[in-house]
Parts: sequence; structure tokens; C-alpha cells
Amino acid sequence: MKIGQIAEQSGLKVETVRFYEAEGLIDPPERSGGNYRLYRQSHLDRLSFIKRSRDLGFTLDQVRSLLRLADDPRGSCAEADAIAALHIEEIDRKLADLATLRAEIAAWGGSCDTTTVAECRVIDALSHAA
Amino acid sequence: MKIGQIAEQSGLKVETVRFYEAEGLIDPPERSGGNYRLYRQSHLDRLSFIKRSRDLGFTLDQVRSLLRLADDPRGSCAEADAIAALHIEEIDRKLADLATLRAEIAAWGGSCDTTTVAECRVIDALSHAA
DNA sequence: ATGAACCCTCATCCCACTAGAGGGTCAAGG
DNA sequence: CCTTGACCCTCTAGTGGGATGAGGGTTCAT
Repeated sequence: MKIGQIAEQSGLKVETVRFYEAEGLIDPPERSGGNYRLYRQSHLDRLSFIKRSRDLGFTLDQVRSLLRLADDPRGSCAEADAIAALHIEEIDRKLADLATLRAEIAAWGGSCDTTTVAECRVIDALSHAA
Repeated sequence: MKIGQIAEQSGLKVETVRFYEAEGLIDPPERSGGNYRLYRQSHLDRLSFIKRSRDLGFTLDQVRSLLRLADDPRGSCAEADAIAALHIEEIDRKLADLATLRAEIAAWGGSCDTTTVAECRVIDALSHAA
């Protein structure tokens, strides 16, 4: 499997696959006579795992930890739990922050099309502390 | 007012104040004999505006636009409205995305402390598509 | 043999800062 | 007068997670 195919099947971009290799997240694949990367099913599995983790918002460092855990099936699951729990906490914080921001901006009212900036509520709200 | 004071009063870091000057968001202040930056109240107002906008999640480019509008009090307010509306849309998208992720991760169930990674639900969920 | 589609490496850019190196300035205390 | 320490200066490089582009090589069908 060449890099374009594995990129398509994993849902990643070609450059991202090379980037993950440079970052040590996947083993360097074998090369063809023309120096093309040749991937196996195991590479695809691993890249799909990474893609899915990234889509769920885990950082690459967290992905590294999860991969390390996944590579040792006799290890304890507690650490994977902890990473997931920490991530849930982060998400909850972001959700709360965004909800606050949204409420504050939405309170500006939406439309003052006919007035000038001198009376604009958006600008006014930004000019004075909450 | 020296940079340390204006940083404290605006809630920004010293380096960030210098960065905003380099980016052209504030006018370069006068300098003292010892080449220290000396700020006025107008600088503090502007930096506070920027800080507040950033805290609300506007990008620096959006802040630039808002500053340009604020600088021309006879201009129309419609553009400021549009920037705010666009930002609300972005926030709503992020809120929805995060809520989805949270639900998906939370569905893993939280704790499998006693089992090994081989049966870990976190790793398992990441190994197979949704 | 030629063109298109694919691949290679290496360098540079993005955002919005942040950190660090290697210095200069200034006021207070001894 | 000298030192100490807090503050300030410029300049460079690094962060995360890739994206983009230059300048080439390979493969395959026509």
C-alpha cells in the first residue's frame, strides 16, 4: 500500500502520515525500489487509531500514551482510564467557557444596523469591562 | 506608565504588550532616557479593549477589524455586528462538536481498573471505528 | 516518448504568543 | 561609591499539529 492509499483509507492527509512517521508515532515502512513508502495493514490500524483519537480531541502526547498502553495488552487499563477522564474534564471546562462567551456576546443584541459605531453596542461592550 | 504597570493593569503579560506593538495593534509609545516604553491612558484603554476581545475568543485579525471600526465613530456599525454574529456561529459549532465528543468518550463508562488493556474499553473504542 | 498522477526531501509558514539569552537602567541600602 | 535586585531592552527560537510549496524523481498508460 502506498502513502496515497493509506492516507485515503485512514482519512488522513499524505503529509500528515509522513509527519506522524517523523514524530515516531508509526514505524517507518519499507521502501520500494523507487523509494516509495510501502505500508501494511498494521500501519493502517495504527493510523486509524491515531486519527480517531485526534478526532476525539486527544493531543498527540495523549495519543502517544494511549498507543504505548495499547502496545502492551498485559498492562493495566487504569492509565488509559485516567487519560480519558482528564480529557473529559478539559472538554467540560471548554464547554463552560464557550457557553459563557456565547451568552455574553449574544447579549449585545444582534443588530444595530442603522446606528453608527459611536453607539454600537458591540464596540461599547468591548470598551468597558464586564 | 512603564510596561510592567500597563501589563498589570491591562491583565496582559509584558511580552504580549510588546508583541501587540510589533503587530501594529497599538501605537509605539514614547521612550524614556533609558529607552523604556512610557505609556498613556489611551494605550491602556486600547490594550484593555484588545484583552477583552481576545478573552471573548476573537482572533487577532478580528480584533484588528474591531479596532479599525472603533477608531472611526462615524462609520457604520453593521460590520461590527457581522463580526460578532460570525463569531457566535463559530462558538455554536465548537459547542456542538465538544458535546458530541464528550458524549462519545463518556459512553466508555469511566472505570475498568481491574482489567488489563487487552479488555480495556478505552483502547477498544479507539481501535474500532465509531 | 510523453504526459499525468503519484511520490520523494527539505524548508518555510500558520496562530498567538512564550521563553530564553545576553545585556542595559534605576532606586534603595550599606 | 558600590552592590543588589527589580525592572527594562532587543533578538532569536520554540510551541502544536500540521499546511504549503519548491524542486525534483517514479510509474503507468497511451
